[in-house]
Amino acid sequence: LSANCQEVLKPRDEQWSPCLACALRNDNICGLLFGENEQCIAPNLQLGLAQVSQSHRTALRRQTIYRGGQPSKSIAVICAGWACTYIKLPDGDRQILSFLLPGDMTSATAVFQDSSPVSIEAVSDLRYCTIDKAELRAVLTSDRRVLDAFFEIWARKKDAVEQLASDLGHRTAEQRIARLLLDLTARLGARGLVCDGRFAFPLRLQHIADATGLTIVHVSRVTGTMRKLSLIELDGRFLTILNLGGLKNISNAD
Amino acid sequence: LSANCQEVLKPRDEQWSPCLACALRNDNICGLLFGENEQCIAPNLQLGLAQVSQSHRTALRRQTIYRGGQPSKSIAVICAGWACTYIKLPDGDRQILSFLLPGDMTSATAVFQDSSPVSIEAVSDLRYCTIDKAELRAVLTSDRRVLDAFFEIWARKKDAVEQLASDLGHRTAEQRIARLLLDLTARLGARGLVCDGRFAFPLRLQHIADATGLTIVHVSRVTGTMRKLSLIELDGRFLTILNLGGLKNISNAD
DNA sequence: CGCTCGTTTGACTGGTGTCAAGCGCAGTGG
DNA sequence: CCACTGCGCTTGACACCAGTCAAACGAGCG
Repeated sequence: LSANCQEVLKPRDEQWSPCLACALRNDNICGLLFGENEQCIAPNLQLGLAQVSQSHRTALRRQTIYRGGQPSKSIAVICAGWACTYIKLPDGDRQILSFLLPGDMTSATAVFQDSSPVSIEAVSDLRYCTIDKAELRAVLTSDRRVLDAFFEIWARKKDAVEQLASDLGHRTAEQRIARLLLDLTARLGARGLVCDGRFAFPLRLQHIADATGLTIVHVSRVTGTMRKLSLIELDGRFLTILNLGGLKNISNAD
Repeated sequence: LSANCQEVLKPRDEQWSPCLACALRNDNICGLLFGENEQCIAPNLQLGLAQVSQSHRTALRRQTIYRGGQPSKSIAVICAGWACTYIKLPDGDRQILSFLLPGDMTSATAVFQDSSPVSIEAVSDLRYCTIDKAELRAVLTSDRRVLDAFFEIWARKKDAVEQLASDLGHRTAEQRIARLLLDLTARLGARGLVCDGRFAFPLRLQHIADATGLTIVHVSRVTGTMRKLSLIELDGRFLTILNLGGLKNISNAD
C-alpha cells in the first residue's frame, strides 16, 4: 500500500509548506490559479493571471467551515481530508448534497454571490485553502482559460446534483448506497488515493444516511448485508471494495 | 378574470409578431439581450450589446424540444406554454427536474457546453425563442451586466435543484406535492398569470409523479384528498388554490 | 361505435421509518 | 488498574407510507 492510502491527517503536527508538495495541484483549479508545481515558488504568485492571494487553514472533524446564509468573502479548496455540503431542513434533519474530497472546490457558484444557502462541514480533520472571491472574480472576467475551467466545474457539479435528485426520487436504499460508495471510489481513484480498492473512509453511518435520505438504522442494515455478501469491507476507518462488479450490479448504473 | 389567466395557446392559429407585445420581456433575460419593450423595433437588434439573433418556434405538447446528450447550438426562452426538464433513468422512468414557465430560460449552464444530459419536453403546446450559444457567449464575456444576470439565474437554478434533492430525500408525498403546487403558483403569480389563486394548469398526474418521484396512483390519491379537504380545485385544465394557508401548512415550509 | 388517454379506487405487498435495547470501543478520571 | 461515560454501530419487533396490480369510468375523437 502506498503512503497516500494510509494518509492520516494531523494538521497541527507539522509545519507544512502547503502548496509546494501538493500532488493535486496539477489537476485542479489551484494549478490554473497559482501555476503548476514546477513554477511554484511562493504562496502569492504573479503568473500572467491576476494575483490571487490564498490563506491556509485547518478544521477539526464536525466543525462547520461555512454556515449557510452568512456572507463570506472567500471560497475554499480542500487540501487534505473530507468535507460535506448540506442544507438544513426545518425539522433539524439535513440533506448532504456532496462530499468534497482533496482538490475539490467549495461551491463554485458562490464566487458571484455574497452568501449561499448551503452549509459546509468538515467530515474528517481538514486542511483547506481559502481564496478571496473578489480577486477570483477579477481573474474570471479577465482570463478566458479560468472562466472556461470554472464553467466546466459548474457543469459537473450541476450534473451531480441532478443525478442526486434522480437517485433520491427513484432508487432503493441499496442502490443509493452502492452508488455513493462507487462514486467516492471513482473520485478518490482519480486522485490516486485508492490502492487495490481500499481507501481511508472517514464517513460515519450518519453521513451516509444524510446523503442518501435514509435513516442510520437502515443504512446499518444495508451495509451489513453488503458486508455479509462480501461486496465491501468497512471497518470504520477504511473501506475496501471487494466485489466491484457486484456493487455496480446493485447500483444499476446506466 | 383577466385575459392572461384564460390564455389558451394556439400557436398555429395566429401570425404573432413575437416579441413586440411580450409582457415578460421587461422582466427576463430577453429584455437584457434584445432591449426593453419601448426600444423594440425588429427581431434583430443592435443595442450596445453584441448582436444576438433569435428564431421563434412552436412545439406541440409531449414533443421533445431537446434530447439529452445531443449537441445543440442554441438555447431557448419560453414565450408561452409550459415545458419541463428531465433526465431519463435506465429503467425508462424519468425525473423531472424543473418546469419551465413563460419567460424561463432552458438550462443556462448549457451556454458553455455542446450538450447537456438533461432533456426538455413541451408540457403544453409551446412557443419558444432560440438563441445562438456562440453569440450568447460573446455577449456574456463582453458585457458585464449580462454576465451578472446569468450568474443570478444560475444561482437560482442551483438552489432549486438542491431544494428538490432535499425534498425528494426527506419529505412525504403530501409535502412534495403541496410544495410543487405552491412553487408553481408563486412563480406564475410573479408573472401575473394567477387570478384569485386560479391559473391554467397543463400538468397531467404523470408530470406531478415524475417531478415528485411518486407513482401516478399515489399522486391521484393525494390530490384527491386535497380536493376533499377543499385545499385545491383541480379539474384538469385549471388549478385553484382554495386554502393557501392550509397548503402551506402541509408543505411544512421553512 | 370503439379506441385511446387520463383518472380514480380497492386490495394487497413491501421497503423503510420508528422505537428500543444492547454491544464494543475509546477516553477519562478515580 | 478499573469503573464510568459517550459515541457509533447493530439487531429485533412493529408500524406505516407508498408501490404494484387490477379493474372501471369518463371524455374526447375518428
